[in-house]
Amino acid sequence: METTNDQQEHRYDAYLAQCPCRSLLDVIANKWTALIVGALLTGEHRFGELRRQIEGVSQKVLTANLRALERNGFVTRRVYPTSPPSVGYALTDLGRSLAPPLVAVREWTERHLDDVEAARARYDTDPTRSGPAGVDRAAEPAAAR
Amino acid sequence: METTNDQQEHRYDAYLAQCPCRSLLDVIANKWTALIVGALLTGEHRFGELRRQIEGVSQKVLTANLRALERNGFVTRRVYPTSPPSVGYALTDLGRSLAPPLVAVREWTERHLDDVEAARARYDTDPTRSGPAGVDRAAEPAAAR
DNA sequence: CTGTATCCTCTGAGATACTG
DNA sequence: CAGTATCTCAGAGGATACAG
Repeated sequence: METTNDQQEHRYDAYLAQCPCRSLLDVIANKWTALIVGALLTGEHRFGELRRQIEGVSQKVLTANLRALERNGFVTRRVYPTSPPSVGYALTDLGRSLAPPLVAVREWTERHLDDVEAARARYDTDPTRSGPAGVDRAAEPAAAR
Repeated sequence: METTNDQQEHRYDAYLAQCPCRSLLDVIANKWTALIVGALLTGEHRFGELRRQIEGVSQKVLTANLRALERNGFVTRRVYPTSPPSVGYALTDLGRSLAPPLVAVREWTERHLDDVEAARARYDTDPTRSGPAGVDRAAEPAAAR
């Protein structure tokens, strides 16, 4: 099925509603995906290690996301028949190729948080605006969600 | 320059549950954010243009995401007092700095969709697995809505 | 044309409890 | 330890109608 086409990168277009890469983008452009893939960059990790490293993630969410990453071919899941059963997760080649963009997004967040918070303060202080701003995933801290 | 041993880019850490950049990551690691910011890379666009370019986005979702982007300082919103009122959205400097990582993620998706679909087929065909795989945002197409 | 306001549905995600 | 199974809730997101 492989077409030896040089223009391979433009066979799909995420701006088209019916393009299957639209749903894939939804999987990848995800907070947990970015954190998990970034964590696995240092090598294979066990479930508990990931759970501890990615603070605040519930085991259910971590399991579900790891399963999805496994299904999409980003991570491998190895079960070791040790006395207390242990499971190791590691990036595949595909997952490793996905990591740099995701890490870049995460690092951008860490680096520009101050700028964003300043912008938010400016926006929220502006008297011409009153009501909340629609999709405000981070409007008010209001405790850890 | 800085004599502090703290590296500025590591003042925040998305792996800490209470770090405010965690919620910011949730805003940025988002399908619509990636598409909108990517679309605005070519310059200022009107609301309708974005709505048309980003196929399948409802006006409510587009409005909400643009508002959030505006609040976080990524885009500007200019209202032109034309006969039929028109509004132009454009990236700020901050938004422009965010664009490359997001575009990289989107392009990765378009480029590696074949690999991912092959992995999914492999996973779903594997007889040792039966049930669905947790967070399967793209398990079955089930018709494009 | 560019929104705003409802209604409604779906699901991501937390909390908790239980199993191999 | 590494899950799976429920229950529950908040919020993203679609459809529709209406307004400046």
